[in-house]
Amino acid sequence: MGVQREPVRSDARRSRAALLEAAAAEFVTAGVDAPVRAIAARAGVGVGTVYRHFPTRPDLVVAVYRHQVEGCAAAARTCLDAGPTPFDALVAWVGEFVDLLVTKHGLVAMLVHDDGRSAALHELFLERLLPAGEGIVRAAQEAGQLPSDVTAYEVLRGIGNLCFGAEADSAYDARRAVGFFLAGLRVA
Amino acid sequence: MGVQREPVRSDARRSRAALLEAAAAEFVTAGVDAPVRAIAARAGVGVGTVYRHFPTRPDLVVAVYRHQVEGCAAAARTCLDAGPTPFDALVAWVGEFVDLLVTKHGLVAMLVHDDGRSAALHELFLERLLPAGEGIVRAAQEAGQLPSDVTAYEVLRGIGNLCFGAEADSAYDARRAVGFFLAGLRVA
Amino acid sequence: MGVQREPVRSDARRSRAALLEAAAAEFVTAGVDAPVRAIAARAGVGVGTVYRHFPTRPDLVVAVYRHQVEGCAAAARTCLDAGPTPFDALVAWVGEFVDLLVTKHGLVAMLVHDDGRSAALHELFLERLLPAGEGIVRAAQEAGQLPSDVTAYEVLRGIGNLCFGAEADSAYDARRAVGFFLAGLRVA
Amino acid sequence: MGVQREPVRSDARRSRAALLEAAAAEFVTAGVDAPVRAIAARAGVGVGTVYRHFPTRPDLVVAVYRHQVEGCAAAARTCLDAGPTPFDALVAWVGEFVDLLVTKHGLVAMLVHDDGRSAALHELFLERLLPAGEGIVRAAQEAGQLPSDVTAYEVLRGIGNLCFGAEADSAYDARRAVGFFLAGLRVA
DNA sequence: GATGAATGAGGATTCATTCAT
DNA sequence: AATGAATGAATCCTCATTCAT
Repeated sequence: MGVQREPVRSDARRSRAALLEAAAAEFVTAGVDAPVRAIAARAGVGVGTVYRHFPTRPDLVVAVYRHQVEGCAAAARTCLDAGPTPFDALVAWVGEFVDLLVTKHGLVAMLVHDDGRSAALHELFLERLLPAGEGIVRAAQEAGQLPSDVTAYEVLRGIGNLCFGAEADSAYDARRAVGFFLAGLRVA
Repeated sequence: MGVQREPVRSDARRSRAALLEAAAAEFVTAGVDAPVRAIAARAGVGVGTVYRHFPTRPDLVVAVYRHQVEGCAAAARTCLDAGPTPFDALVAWVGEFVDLLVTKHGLVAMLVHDDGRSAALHELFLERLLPAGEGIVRAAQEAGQLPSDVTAYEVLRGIGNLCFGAEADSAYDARRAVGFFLAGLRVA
Repeated sequence: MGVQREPVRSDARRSRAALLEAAAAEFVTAGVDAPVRAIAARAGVGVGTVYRHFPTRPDLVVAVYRHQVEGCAAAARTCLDAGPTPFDALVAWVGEFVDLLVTKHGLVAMLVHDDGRSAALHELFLERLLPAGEGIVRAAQEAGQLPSDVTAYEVLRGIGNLCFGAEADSAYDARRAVGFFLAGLRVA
Repeated sequence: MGVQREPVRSDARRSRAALLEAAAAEFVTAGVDAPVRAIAARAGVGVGTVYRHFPTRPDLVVAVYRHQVEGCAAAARTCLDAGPTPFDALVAWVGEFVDLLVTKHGLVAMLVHDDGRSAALHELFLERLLPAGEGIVRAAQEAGQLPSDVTAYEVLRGIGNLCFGAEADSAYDARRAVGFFLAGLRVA
């Protein structure tokens, strides 16, 4: 429950950092279901250490991505302040959101909650990114730039979906697709 | 390679039909990665029979969905003839395409070719649906209703992506999202 | 549920026989909790084969010992017919029972039902040996050679307990101990 | 080897006491094979502390039960003095012995020396309880109440065996069984 | 002395795939 | 052609024990 605490002992801190880095790398290669052994080996620790730090796989996945997710959520404020209009802010922030999703392979799984494994990730999404998106979406709606019945959830979900498998396919440009999607959402 | 032939012996024909039905049912329940054993059991045959008819999993997946895919591809012609404008035809045909994707759990894997397993499915997509989509997209471009630099591939891919995990999430309406996407694509 | 069926295919029959023998041998050496791997290796089969034939460990344990247990249960009739008095029959049959327990290392677990693992063994005991014992005990009670309030269960349980770890300890003679126990039970 | 000394530093004394209490509690719940971690956690100390105080598990088990064992051994003298006859003393003392075994889950392992883990416990038995039993048995033999060839070891071992798993099984009364055993030992 | 992080051996179990029957 | 037994790699997870802090 709540944010993972930074360990106090130096060896534990080192292990944890190595694990996060190794897991992030493995996730890119093999997805969030990468074998625990592979992660441990890459981090140069034993499997037991993985389990000590992250008792369940979702714990690890969440920890790996929390930083980036927090950063993205924080950017929403900046975008709102900077953009000439709320819709511009939305476009700018969605750019960050898309960057997050296409570079961090596996993060998109966060959005679809179909299997039980991604539940924790989904929760992270709901708790952090959704509120950020809601702020911008609401502003755009109040400015009359988005339909009033559109929810932040469906906007972010749609964008997230458009990012699936974007890296692997050079014939598909997720950012361009998201551009169309946003254009279709815009009022007037 | 190429279309699976219908077996000549009656018992083989029966096995094949039972397998297709069983696989379709299992795919709905457990996804396209459903254990071979489960499929064989549901079909009332041995696992060896599964491998005889469908040497690889994609062979089975393709066989299961080929019929519907063919039907969807054929609908393109009808839509083009019926729709007042090519864009209307596109909208109508995309409706069929979306129906196919959201009801046949696992068919979306057809679009992403990331892991080796979906190669055959992806091929099916490239061979059947893409040409169908290209016809409509080209027509819409010639009518000035779609940007000239848009490819049928990216359109179908985007739409396909928007359908991921749609069934499982009542807060997300894939058809609505696809509507925004198409609206964003429309010229004028 | 019920008796394990003999497989029809020759390779399966061979595997099953090899497994039963190997398991029996391993049980002697390492107890009924012997690693599945060790049993498989000794039988010259893969671990998967163990699981195919005996999905759970108790299934294997029961199968290993069922034969001997059946034999012992059957001996009750013979003893009753042979013995001059019911108590003599009891003594004779208990001799067989003790032989079974001290030679088949791990079979004593049959009596205690503390952990879930021995449930199946305990059931085997209740279904086969207990009825056999009850026949003799009842006869002895009717002949006035045993207290009327004694149950076959407590008699067999006591005897079984006395057999714990008998092999390993040369300073302790289970048969002698059982002799004292029976002597203490005898009336007059 | 030999008796564990009481530590001098106050914190060490506190740790040791907490560990003994925690271990006793865990042993009741989970048996003498309770995870070291669980014991340490209950005592509110680190696992390292467990190993410092009790290098091996038997060391801990012995320490936990030494008190009760000493008490039981001491009772032999009292019983001998009190009982009308040596056999009465034996019966009385065995009552204490049985109480010890059935209430202290896992202490029965003291009697069987099959695996290496219980070596220390077995030694405790040989050093403390066996001499106590020998005193009474010898007295009973001299009074002609026990066969002269019976050893205290086999008497205590038999009784100990009869106590296995007594708590868990309401259909089996260890004390009653021990009563039969003693009755069978009695001469005349 | 105390701590608890790290280790890694050990054991269980599943399932895709091959191949004897 | 059909069967399903056999295989064993792959993966998970636990826990006793050591050792750096």
